[in-house]
Amino acid sequence: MPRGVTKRRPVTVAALLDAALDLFTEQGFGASSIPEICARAGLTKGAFYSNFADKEALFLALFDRQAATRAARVRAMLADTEALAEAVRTGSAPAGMDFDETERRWFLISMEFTLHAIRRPQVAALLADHETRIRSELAGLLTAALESMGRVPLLPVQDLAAMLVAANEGAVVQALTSQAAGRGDTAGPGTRMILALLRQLTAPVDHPAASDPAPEKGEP
Amino acid sequence: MPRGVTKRRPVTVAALLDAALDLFTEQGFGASSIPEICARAGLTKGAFYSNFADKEALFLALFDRQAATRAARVRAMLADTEALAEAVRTGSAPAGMDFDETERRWFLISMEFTLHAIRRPQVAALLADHETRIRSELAGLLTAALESMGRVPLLPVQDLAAMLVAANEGAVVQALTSQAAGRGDTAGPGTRMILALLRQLTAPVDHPAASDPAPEKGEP
DNA sequence: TGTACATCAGTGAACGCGCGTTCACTGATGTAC
DNA sequence: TGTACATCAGTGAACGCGCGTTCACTGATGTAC
Repeated sequence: MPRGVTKRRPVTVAALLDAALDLFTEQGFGASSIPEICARAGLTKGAFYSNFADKEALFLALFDRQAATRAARVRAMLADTEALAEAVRTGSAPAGMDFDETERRWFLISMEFTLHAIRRPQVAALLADHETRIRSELAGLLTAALESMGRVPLLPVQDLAAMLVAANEGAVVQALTSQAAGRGDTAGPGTRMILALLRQLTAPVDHPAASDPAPEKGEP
Repeated sequence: MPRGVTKRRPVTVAALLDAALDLFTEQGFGASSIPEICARAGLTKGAFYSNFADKEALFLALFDRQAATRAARVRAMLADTEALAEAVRTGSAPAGMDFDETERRWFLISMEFTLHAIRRPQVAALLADHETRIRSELAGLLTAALESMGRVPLLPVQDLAAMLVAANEGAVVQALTSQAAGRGDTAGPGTRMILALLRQLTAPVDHPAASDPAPEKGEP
């Protein structure tokens, strides 16, 4: 039966996504043309149209891929509750939370994607779903992490999660801006502020004032 | 003396800025062409080039104008310390803090401008200056506001200001997204969360600075 | 104030370029036996 | 495994369009007296 499928496709698609990631972070979505993306990927324009309907479809695929990568990263960071607990105690950033090139790229892509989505209801729906999922997962992980740290949130975990995400975003944007302005020295709030927030918005579990079920400690 | 200056210019410039504001918020900076802006302003392309070197120069001028407008708005809101104090007490938004069309437009413009600036060091420097100024002014106003409310910040005012700005931005972005996705019903954290933050990150001025503050209840 | 003149600000046609998109073709990949 | 054939995935030339930019011109604005 004529059911020819190929292993060449995913390679091409990956090359296009990689090229797009480079160009979108360097110059932005709007400023990157399809011919440019193809050239960077070492392919012709036909290859592009053979895989995507247009630049927006590419962007969607790229966002999906990067969001998955990012989610894995965050998951890994929050899963290591010990490191996290220590970070809150000492005020230093846990591994995976530092502001590196990967983080930089992710923020550029996701900021631009958000902006793009706001103008296309259908894309916005996608993004909203993604964020809802992330937020609830984050809330879960956060609850677990706090429990194993012997702390309780002073406000709904969902709100706490939202606050931390917003704070992180704010810090990153500020870092990106002052970095671009050539003032990397202004280290800014950043991680420090997020940890402060986490400390202020939670409390040690000492007093059992709350009516919620008692949190339990970890066990071997 | 041949020093002909005209009162026609500012009118033309304003028309171009208005048109650009419309188009940039509707479709974004990258997707709006110069001819399009001119057409919307009811002018020819020559009028554009007679006033701006290119689209980026226009964007800069537009940002300046909008940032000034926005700053005045924020200033007015924070100056009314009574309304603010009541808002923190009752949990309802003070006038000027609601999420209206002006706010929406400002965020679209400033998000896009930030993204743009990150890629142009010179523009980034401008933006960084602007934000530094805003932040310090905000810190000052916040100090005054808290004082007249009988509260003290639990962390440096600058950090508190940064947190509030980040929280506000996060809330607006979320509102814009879910609004675009057609889920306005998901009212989201928004103002509520910001006020909660303000409550948690400050304390009544009763007791002298203890290092581990306990959450407080009602007030006189 | 009115008129003559100088300068300025916006007009509109013209241009070359690179974009997005299409499509007949061909080399690569997969299938049958 | 090897060969013959079918289908698929990427090639590269072609196209029309709208973009950014320039510039000689003209009507509007300002100045001198």
